[in-house]
Amino acid sequence: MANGSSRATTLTDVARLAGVSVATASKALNGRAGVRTETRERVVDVAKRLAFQPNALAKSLLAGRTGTVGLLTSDMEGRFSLPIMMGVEDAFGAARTSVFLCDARGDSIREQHHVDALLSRRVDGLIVVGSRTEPRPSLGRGLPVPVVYVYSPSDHPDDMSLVIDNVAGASLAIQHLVTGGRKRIAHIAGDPGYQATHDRARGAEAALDAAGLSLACGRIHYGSWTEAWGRGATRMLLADEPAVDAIFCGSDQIARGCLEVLRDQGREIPDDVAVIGFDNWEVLTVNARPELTSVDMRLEELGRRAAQRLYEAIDERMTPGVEMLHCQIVQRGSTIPLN
Amino acid sequence: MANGSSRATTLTDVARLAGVSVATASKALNGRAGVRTETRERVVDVAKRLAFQPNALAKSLLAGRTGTVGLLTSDMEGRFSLPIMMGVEDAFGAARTSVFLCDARGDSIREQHHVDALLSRRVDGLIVVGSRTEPRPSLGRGLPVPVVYVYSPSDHPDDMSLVIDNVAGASLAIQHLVTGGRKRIAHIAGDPGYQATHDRARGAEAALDAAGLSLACGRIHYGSWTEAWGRGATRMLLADEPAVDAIFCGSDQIARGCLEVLRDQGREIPDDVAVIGFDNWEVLTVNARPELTSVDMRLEELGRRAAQRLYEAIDERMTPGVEMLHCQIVQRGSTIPLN
DNA sequence: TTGTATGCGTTATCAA
DNA sequence: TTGATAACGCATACAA
Repeated sequence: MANGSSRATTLTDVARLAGVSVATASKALNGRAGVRTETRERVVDVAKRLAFQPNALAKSLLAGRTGTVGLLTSDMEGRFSLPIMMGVEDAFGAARTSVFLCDARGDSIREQHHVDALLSRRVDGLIVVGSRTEPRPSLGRGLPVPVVYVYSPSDHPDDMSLVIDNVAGASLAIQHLVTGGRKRIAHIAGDPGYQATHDRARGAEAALDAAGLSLACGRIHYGSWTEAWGRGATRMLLADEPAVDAIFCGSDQIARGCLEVLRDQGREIPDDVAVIGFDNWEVLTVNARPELTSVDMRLEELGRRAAQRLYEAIDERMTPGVEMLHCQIVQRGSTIPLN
Repeated sequence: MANGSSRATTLTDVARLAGVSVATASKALNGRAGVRTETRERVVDVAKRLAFQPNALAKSLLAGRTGTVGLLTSDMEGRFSLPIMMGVEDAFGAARTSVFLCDARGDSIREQHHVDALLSRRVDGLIVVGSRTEPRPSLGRGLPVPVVYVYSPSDHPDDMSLVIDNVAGASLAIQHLVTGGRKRIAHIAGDPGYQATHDRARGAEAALDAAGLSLACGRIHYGSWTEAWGRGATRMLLADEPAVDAIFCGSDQIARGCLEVLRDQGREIPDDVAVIGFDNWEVLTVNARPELTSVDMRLEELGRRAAQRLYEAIDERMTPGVEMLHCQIVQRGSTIPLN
């Protein structure tokens, strides 16, 4: 019985060996009433001995449900889709629902292929994960299964979308710094070609405003999502406004670059300058010196929520519109309060 | 026709609307001979109009093949499993085969659940991705489908395993440094609890030996897979052997720490000291200052190869044993040759 | 060229 | 308590 050489056992095999009909065997194994205990035990026993696994295809064909969902992503890094997938598995219960993961690699043709393949496999629902916060083209509303858009909302208001509240997340970051006693707070933003960049900038400004503070340096610095930009911007910042005592960075990569230059220039962190990032990407935050405080987007929770929404929609309870999830601060060494 | 509200169209629907029998409709859509052109066109037309997607469940039930594979991982980061999955999708052709991704989270109970679920879904094969190079327990040879173990080999010689040649990869790294004219080469290794650590150390020593060199500092430094360890080890190294002119690090994280301390102590990279990492994890290598040369494990290729092996095995052509893939150097700014 | 009938593996209904 | 049978959606062998 080497791998692949043996046909999978069917209910018929079990029934025959147990000396009953398939109907009885089915009832016995599914715990349905109306089967003698002794018979049930015999059937169960045989099933176990043959390592019988009921054919989910046949079941699904009959039930009209497969217990599978498609997760459509375009994020090669897996930075977003994997935590989200964990959340999905979690919420559904790994045993009951399996996830098809498909990567469209940013190509809409390939995406359509995947959608077709998933639909023909009769997934119960689709989760579409984007890697940018700008709205993405809807898959349309003619699909035979519900769809939840995650991270990137759909551009159609009748779809269900689940997104991160970047504005509030950035406000949280600023509030965290303000609570720590910081007065001269600067913001190094990411790529201005991203909506997330502007949302975070907006959130930062609003929170500063609310705290009666204004931006150190008078303006926000826009650049890219790289450490190199973090380094360059920090140098500029220190030249323009040497008295800066806190920096909110638009991403953890930027923050890493920022930390490096601050250290190079002899600033103590967090005593002289506090630094906070965004994303809470552990390989970056935990390895930083000192460890980097960051805004966590709670992607797993996002995945769990998506699974919930999908589950409800499968049961015909759609909740169209965009739902926002809030972020949370994960505090580490780069922002110990002054006091 | 909102999401989820409409039943999927079946071949029967198409046949009825086209005014033919299901058999004729089937033949027409599958390009089988024996159907009048005019009829075929009518059927195809109707199918298109109804957005008909043949039910893969029914097809599979009949064919005994599902065109799906299960990818079993235990690597939450996705550092390994995602590139491997890309390779798999690639090799199979995204349209023909879909991948169930399951994360066991290092728990063997959960793993068994996933295996059961996948088998009951009648996947055509299983790919088991580990995150360490030590052999892992075999799923056994009684399974009705072929299994390929990737990155972590199975502990049973009759299984098919696909692994990285860490020994040769480390040798490559050393050769790269030697070719660049380096004479006093040190190695900062990772966590001694990992077999990969010792394999890489062995490969490094062999290559040094072959080049007639010996380890700068006389010994290998073992620690952990962190930047902090990279920093600490580099400090020790520079104290013990200030003349070191190249450092091979057991991982990119270690290398990042190493680079940082070298810069802190005023060493020019790569002029004074060349540094090479292992993993080629882009978020780390490309953002480093200077950008980090690293050993790439070609995980996508590993995935493609796994898909191939699986595909062959599904067609009853098993190739048991452990196959090794070689690594390759990706050169960046941290190792420009001296000359 | 077209249609009818059968089977894939399962569950549910109903008759025995 | 058990078993025969009809679905589920499709492809195919065979009859018309």
